[in-house]
Amino acid sequence: MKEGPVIASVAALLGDPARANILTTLMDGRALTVSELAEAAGVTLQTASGHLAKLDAANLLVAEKQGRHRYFRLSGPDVAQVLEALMGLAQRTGATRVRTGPKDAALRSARVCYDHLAGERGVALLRGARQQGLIDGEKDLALTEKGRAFFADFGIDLAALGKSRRPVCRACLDWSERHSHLGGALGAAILSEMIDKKWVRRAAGRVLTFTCEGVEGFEAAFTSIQNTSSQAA
Amino acid sequence: MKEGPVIASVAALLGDPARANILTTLMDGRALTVSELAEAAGVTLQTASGHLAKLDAANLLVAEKQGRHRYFRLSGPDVAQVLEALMGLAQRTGATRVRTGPKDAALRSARVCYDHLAGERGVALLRGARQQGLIDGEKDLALTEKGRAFFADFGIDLAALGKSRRPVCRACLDWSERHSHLGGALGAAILSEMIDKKWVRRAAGRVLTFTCEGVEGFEAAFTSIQNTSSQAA
DNA sequence: TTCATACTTCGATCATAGCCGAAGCATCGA
DNA sequence: TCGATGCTTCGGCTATGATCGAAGTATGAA
Repeated sequence: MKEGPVIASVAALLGDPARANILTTLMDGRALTVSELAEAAGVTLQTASGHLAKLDAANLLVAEKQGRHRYFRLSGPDVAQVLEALMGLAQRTGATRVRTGPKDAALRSARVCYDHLAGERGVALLRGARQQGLIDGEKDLALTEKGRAFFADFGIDLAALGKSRRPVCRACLDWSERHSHLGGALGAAILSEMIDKKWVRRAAGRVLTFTCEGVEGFEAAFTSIQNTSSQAA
Repeated sequence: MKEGPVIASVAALLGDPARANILTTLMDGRALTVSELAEAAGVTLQTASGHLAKLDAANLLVAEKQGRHRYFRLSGPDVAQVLEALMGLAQRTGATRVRTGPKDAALRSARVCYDHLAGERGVALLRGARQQGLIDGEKDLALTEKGRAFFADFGIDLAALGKSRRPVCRACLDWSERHSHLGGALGAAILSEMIDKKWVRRAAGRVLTFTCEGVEGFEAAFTSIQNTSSQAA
């Protein structure tokens, strides 16, 4: 932190792969524990702890102690905004790898974003849920009455979701698509339920593969625009 | 450049003090030689050469050879935008030095952001243009019919702007103010016209100084709320 | 109290990359 | 052709900092 321009110290913090992983993991606004972030970044607990201390000291993150856990989240939307701008720049300047292998295509189609569905399918889910009036709001999402009924039918214990500290609905910006998908406790519960229903399987890494009936069920439930009731009954 | 998120490689480039110095020096949109940038960054020629090669390889800069000189400039306005966003974040999180010198005050008042007006004046311009109904929209800005007439009167060739690939209007977040100012092709054309009109002079670095008539003209044109026509005729 | 979990701190290792001196190209002017 | 200027490349030095094992601290559970 010599006399150089102020941006260098901040940018250097974002420039380490482990820290960048941590920050992008937190981009949906949730608060995660040190261990969860260590796993997400692919480093050991003590390494992550060091990184988090630095990010905290720089006020990019805020910590919240709860029992023996320490939850970290981004200190504000401006942090996420800078990260997003950097992603855009990285894409425009071609820092993204050229060869778009089959794995990348699979990743774009459907993947896990921490614990909920992301990628094309994730974006489609939220768009469909909005069109059917299950979820309301642009940035701050909320379940409608109709949505409560629908997801209860779908097999989700809404009462349990309400009890956790975690927000039920959360808009999470998708890096491959340019729209939001559904995060939060509900997003996690939906993915979990979809796995139980054998609609989708976790493949290597973050990739998710839909089964045949999974595609059918998913499209009937979420991406059908015409009839907005009478599903999943 | 391991498998980490794409932002890390870009951010790491911005994270070195010498490179950050180079980039912020180029933020006014000019093209400078290797030696000039080496001096600005406070490193030797060969060190600067290495940094510039990296920035060039990452497409953050573009090089232009002219005789035995090599001129570098930012590869686009989006680079400047990211740098501004980083400055804002650095300031908000307290990475900025405490002492706010007189030069900083001048910078806050009016400066060049890549090729358009930024600082208090820049924010005032966009705010005024919005209030007068010259420009519409919150995030995605657009010229209104009234705006077209106004800026044509002001001396700007709107047809020429439309021809370039660059967006005509662009909201660009200001790091010193907390509001947007006007970027894009129109923003650049306005600044250029204001310099032609001798409303404003480029001082050292990115600082812009308004002349007396410049202040008058500017306030009459943009920051007057009451009468929304009959300017710049 | 005792153990387990979650996290932090310490210490040592190691790789990366910034830095500059020296030498090598390339272009310009004479 | 020759030297001067602008820039690049090479090689070696050095500092920084990322990493993890091991040990230490705090909280919760039994």
